[in-house]
Amino acid sequence: MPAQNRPPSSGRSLEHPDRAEIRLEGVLHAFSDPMRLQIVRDLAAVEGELNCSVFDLPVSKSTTTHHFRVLRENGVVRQVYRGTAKMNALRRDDLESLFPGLLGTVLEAAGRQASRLAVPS
Amino acid sequence: MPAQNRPPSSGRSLEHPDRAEIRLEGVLHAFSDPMRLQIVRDLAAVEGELNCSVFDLPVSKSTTTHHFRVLRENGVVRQVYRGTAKMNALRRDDLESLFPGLLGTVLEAAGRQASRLAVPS
DNA sequence: CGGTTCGTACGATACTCATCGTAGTACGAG
DNA sequence: CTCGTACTACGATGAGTATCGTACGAACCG
Repeated sequence: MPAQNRPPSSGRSLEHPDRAEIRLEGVLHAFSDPMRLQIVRDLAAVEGELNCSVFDLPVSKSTTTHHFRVLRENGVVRQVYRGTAKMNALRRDDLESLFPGLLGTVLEAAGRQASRLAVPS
Repeated sequence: MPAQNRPPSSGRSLEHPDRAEIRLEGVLHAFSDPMRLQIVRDLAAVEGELNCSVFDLPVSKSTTTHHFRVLRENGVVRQVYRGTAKMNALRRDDLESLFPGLLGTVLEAAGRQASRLAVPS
């Protein structure tokens, strides 16, 4: 039985805020941690969803779980179990509809700052 | 001696980060508190600078001072003493140069959310 | 079944932060 | 010089959070 024909989530379910429950302050707070901003940038760099474990963060597994939960509870990412893996995807549509352009400008700002700091010059 | 002929700041000086020292995470963190977001919105609504005391925040004066300091230390506002008053102005140029469009999208997002929450419909 | 991998839950710790009240300083007006 | 206004500094407090290690659970592979 091919994996892609099974139900996407095999049991465990995660709490996600509705679109209407997402708060700007919460989203900004989620973005304001370097670790989480990095996660969001990585997630934005690909189109689909990413396994939790592809992120190479300089913190322990527990801490990584914590940061993903903050992102989820503030409506930034959607998480779903797929076998033993937990897939993560940005909630692009919800964010764009609530706060047009915000994700884009933040990502661009993060990119600019990364370039700026990378070149001591 | 007319007040407007004296130097703008009469002695006390405040610490401000250079443009190059402003960090995106810090700016986002400064924005992520409802009280501070309100201050930024009020400040953006006028062109010039605003006295601290025109803000009618539902917190004590000590707390207000604290929030203004966070905004200043993260490079969001420029503060200067003018007599007994402390004037506040957004650092529009610095923010725009570092993170183009960010201030605008955040302000628009805040406006949208305010309208959305005001109408329970 | 047993083992492996991936992620969670829980408890602990140390740090940050939003808030307050009180006391103090700087400035301008009288 | 004295008073009032505007804001700060300091200390306290309660809540949140970033971090960890260890122990557990759920799914897959033999």
